[in-house]
Amino acid sequence: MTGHAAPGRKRSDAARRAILDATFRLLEQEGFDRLSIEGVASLAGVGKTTIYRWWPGKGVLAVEAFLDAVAPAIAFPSTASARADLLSQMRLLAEIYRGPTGRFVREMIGAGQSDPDMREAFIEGFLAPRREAAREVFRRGQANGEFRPGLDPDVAIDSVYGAIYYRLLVSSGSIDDGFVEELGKTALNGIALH
Amino acid sequence: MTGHAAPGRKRSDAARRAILDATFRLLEQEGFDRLSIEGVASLAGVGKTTIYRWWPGKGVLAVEAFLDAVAPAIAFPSTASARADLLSQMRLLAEIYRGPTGRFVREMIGAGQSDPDMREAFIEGFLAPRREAAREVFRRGQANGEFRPGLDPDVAIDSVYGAIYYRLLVSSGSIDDGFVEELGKTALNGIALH
Amino acid sequence: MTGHAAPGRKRSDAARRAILDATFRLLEQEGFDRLSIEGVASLAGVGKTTIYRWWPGKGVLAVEAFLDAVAPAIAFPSTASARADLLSQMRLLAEIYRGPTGRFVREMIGAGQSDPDMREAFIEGFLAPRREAAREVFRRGQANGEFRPGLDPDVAIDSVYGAIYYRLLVSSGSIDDGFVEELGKTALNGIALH
Amino acid sequence: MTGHAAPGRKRSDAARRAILDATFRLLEQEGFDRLSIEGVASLAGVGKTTIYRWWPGKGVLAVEAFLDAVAPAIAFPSTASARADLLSQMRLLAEIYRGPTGRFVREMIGAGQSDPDMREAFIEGFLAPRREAAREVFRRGQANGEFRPGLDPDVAIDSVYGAIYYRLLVSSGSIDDGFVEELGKTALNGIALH
DNA sequence: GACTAAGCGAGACGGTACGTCTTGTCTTCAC
DNA sequence: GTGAAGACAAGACGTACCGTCTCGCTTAGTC
Repeated sequence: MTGHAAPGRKRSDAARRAILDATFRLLEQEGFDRLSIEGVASLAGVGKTTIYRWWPGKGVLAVEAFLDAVAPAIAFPSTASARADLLSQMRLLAEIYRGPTGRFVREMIGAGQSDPDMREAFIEGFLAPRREAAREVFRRGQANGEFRPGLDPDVAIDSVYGAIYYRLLVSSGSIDDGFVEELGKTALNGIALH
Repeated sequence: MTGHAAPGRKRSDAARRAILDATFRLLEQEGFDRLSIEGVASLAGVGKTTIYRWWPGKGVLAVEAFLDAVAPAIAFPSTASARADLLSQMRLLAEIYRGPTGRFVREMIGAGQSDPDMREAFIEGFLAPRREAAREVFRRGQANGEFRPGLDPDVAIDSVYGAIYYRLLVSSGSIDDGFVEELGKTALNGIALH
Repeated sequence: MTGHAAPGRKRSDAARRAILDATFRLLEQEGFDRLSIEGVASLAGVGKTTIYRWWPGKGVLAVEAFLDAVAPAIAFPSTASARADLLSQMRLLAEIYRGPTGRFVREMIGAGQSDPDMREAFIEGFLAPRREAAREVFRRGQANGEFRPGLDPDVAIDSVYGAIYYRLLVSSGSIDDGFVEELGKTALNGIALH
Repeated sequence: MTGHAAPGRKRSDAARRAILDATFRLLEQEGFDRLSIEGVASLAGVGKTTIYRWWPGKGVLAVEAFLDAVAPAIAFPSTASARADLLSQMRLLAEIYRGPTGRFVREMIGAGQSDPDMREAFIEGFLAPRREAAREVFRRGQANGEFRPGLDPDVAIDSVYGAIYYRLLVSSGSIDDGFVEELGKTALNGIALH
């Protein structure tokens, strides 16, 4: 036990809320690149110090605002067939990434390349849980004999989801239903003929 | 035809060289994020105007400096077996991305998410040629019966290379030899038992 | 009498002491300009509120800390001759102002120009008593026939001490013994030949 | 000869004017203490950098704006009698210091106590020329036998003008005509009966 | 040989945002 | 009710770059 209660004024939840809301609004309207701490403070009616007190920079702040506003949703269904579950996860992800969330994810992975804290926060808060759900499906598929037993789950997941993120970030190809079906066939059945 | 030669002083190749060299030096030492036109101009002993005259911004400038300094190398071998060629391409890419080039590629794909010109320049100048080489191998594999005939080459390539870029950009997993071998098996043979 | 004893906790003398001591330490080390309530609170181990509860601002606080630490000393001697007493007051003041106290006085008169409370506090606490002592000597000199009877004491004092403060605040000339002797001659005997 | 003309864009006189004018306006309306570089930049429609490029800080800037706006005026008359000239200088100074200029001078001497550059600039630009004029009168007075020959001019001037500045800065006494006349008598004829 | 472009270095300019500092107020808990 | 702790809104600090705009100076054709 630490024993003593912390002295001093409590953190203001109103300020926290105002900051996250303002951040998300600006993220939506201007994009991450044009987001500024100054802008957030001004829109939230908050001192800059208050932001710097609780967040290390605009990267992590943006991630938290995004998670706060968007993440709650998005849960994966689970049925008897691992193969079907995997495909339905892929379809859901593709659908989401075609919408506004896709832009946020692009921007956050992008900006994360030069902001380790942000990268960490985004992986931890957004990608890791989804990856864990996928890994779960994959393990189930191996257990019930649907998937090859010898494969490394992480590599298999990279192969399936990597393709989606690659399209999102790099390739100009769209992430439409056709692509997802095709990817399902390719990844599940393999490229080599025999 | 315009017919007439343009009047006025010719573009200085010395300035061009100095700018590209300075840009690459700063890119190496400071990273893309901390790169600034001001810094390049100062290090190159060049006016800022000269940079803005020929490049639209630091994004495209960095891409050109990178291509100028690094890209010339990196060519893929070609043998009788498409499968072997694909694996050797993957191994080569993995090796390169483990080294300093990996950081440049990460930074450029990252920054490209909020700079369309840069994204375009990087894809055009760096990724597209490599993708074309991979597509070539894939088509050969389909032609000589090594690879499944029905597959969309682009999707197949996304599945293989997407996994590598996913590791580079997002996952904390390293892109070591074991990963590449495993990825080869997974992607070529498929995930589903059949 | 209000009858009732004041309720609540008594003012902490320890806090008062810690605040005045910390203020004076910072005044010595950093100068008035760089003094901050924040710094005082931190060095004294005291909440800012406690300072604001008892002092209107850093100006008055600094004056009180200065008076608390320095003022007790400095008393003027008194002999039979008003002329001698006046000169000895001038010499004493000059000596003090050549030392560290000179800097405090400079800073306080300076800062007082944009802080009326501080100005008031410094005059009341430091300058007025000394001026009164001088006025006393002057009156004695008029009474015993050493000084001209018609003169306004305040103007006479301004003429003598004003010169010293002028040197302190404005002129780059030093306030050395030679200056004081010369000033004595000039002020006492006058500038005009007859 | 340096030979080469300075390269680069010339300093903008429009910006210089706008800055000085804005500074003086704010100085008048808000006082030196509440003057801020930010405020000047905003009112002048100028980047902060432009101010920092040419002035070391708000102190020196304020002095220059003051000199630019106010100083041109104020010249001393010169007649046959040094005594009369001295008195007329004193009266003129007193009159000016009773007006708005008095506040500027108070603030500048005050702030100069913690800003050496500003102090230097104000003495150099404002006080020194006036002191030189006074010294000139005094020397003339000594030369033509009006004033005591043995006196140090600087000390004599300190004694006369010091009293005025002392009233301005410290004493609450007003600098009215009565005071000036009285000061004239006291300083010129001396305090001691003799 | 003069004229007319355009390129070039230098660097001033109006801005935006940075991350820090301090102000004076408010809130909480301990005494 | 006092006091230590510390959060809060506000706003200025001085710095770094942005992208644009003069400058005066080289080049190169074109007349």
